Amino acid sequence: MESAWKFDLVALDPSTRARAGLLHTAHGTVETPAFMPVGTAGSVKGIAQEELERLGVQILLSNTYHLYLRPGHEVIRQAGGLHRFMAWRRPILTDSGGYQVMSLKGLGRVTEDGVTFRSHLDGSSHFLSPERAVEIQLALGSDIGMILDECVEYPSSYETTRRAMELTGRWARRARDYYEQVCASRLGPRTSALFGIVQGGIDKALRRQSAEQMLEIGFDGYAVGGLSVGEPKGDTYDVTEYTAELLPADRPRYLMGVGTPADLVECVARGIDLFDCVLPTRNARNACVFTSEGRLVIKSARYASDERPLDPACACDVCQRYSRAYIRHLFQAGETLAGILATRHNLHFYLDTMRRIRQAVISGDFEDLLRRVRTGYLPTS
RNA sequence: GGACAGGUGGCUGAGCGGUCAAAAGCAGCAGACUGUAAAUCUGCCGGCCCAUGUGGCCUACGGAGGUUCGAACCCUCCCCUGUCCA
Repeated sequence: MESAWKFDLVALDPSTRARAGLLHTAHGTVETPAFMPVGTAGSVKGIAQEELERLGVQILLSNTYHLYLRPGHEVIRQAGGLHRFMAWRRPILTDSGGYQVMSLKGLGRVTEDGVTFRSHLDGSSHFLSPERAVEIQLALGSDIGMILDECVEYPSSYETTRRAMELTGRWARRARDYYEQVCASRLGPRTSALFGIVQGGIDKALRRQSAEQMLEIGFDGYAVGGLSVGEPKGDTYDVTEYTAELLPADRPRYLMGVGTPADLVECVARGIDLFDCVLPTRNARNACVFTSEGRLVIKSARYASDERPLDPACACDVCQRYSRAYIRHLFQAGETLAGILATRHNLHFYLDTMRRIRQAVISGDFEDLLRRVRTGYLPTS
């Protein structure tokens, strides 16, 4: 089937599994490895679209569940799709709502058919199935859709993990079949992609089984889900490496929900191409900023008279202009601007870290970068 | 000058005989946050001590006395604040 979708590898690191690539979509090309800021409800909290463009964000993540509930995917379809609705011209990946099955547990019930849940907004009842999740994501017009999966919390029993992994496999088949059917009924080339999600917790045998199922069904790209939900860091890296190795080299690999700046470097080294995480944006609003010297809880009294920028080694416009003392004051005073400035800085830090990682892979310096990160140095401008 | 009402920890403000070092909120301090029900949440928040505890000691509910086994809570006087009347 003809498609705007294409993934090209441009460089492979000789000593690790790191790779650099180009992800072509109907809304433009994404240089990988890439970090996707999280814009759950059609907005990256604390920062506007034009600002994201200026920071060099090439792809955003948004959320099926949240947009379905509000404003409703039909509203967005009628507005011409999510890109036009939110005035974002670059690629968008939408999560399916699988994560909400876990994070909003207690509001939902998982059955073979799908998820019956009550809205966290008004308590109304809804049903999300693998087919429905695809349908909604097509209505949103996302460039990359995710299959509906069941993401289990950590720790979970082997049985729970296995059952969720197997259910995810059956849902993956249904999502894929439905997606194919809808795309075939449409005129013109396919403008979107659909990714499968490997589950299985930290059990390698389950991960292998899940990966094999996904490969057999066949997707445009593959995600590793259900990590960074509380398991030990060593397991996160270990399972990421193990799972990434099972996935085809010519397809993008997306590690869902990860992670810290160090996680990005460590997981690129294990073969990951795409990341998303709420840390830079959520932590920013909670007065935690990422810097080349580590995390700072900037509202702390120790910065009350600190005239240095958040990160003296950072080139972002916040660091060119504002002091730690001022930003700490903004947090103390409850000023809206506090979170806005911290968000801008954190996203710059993440984007810049990613650019440096990619550059290092291309220039052959990635192993050196990895070594420096492991000894406490984080790349900045 | 008179009549009421009231003075509680940095602030607001509960408590009105023991279970009160004193609710709650705010402020302050420290921290957490990994496909966002999050600009949210958690802990600490008089002092000192052994720092193990349903721990010990000290200081504290405007001031001074008193009643009582026991007072932030009851009584007396004083000081101060607010409202109203002259």
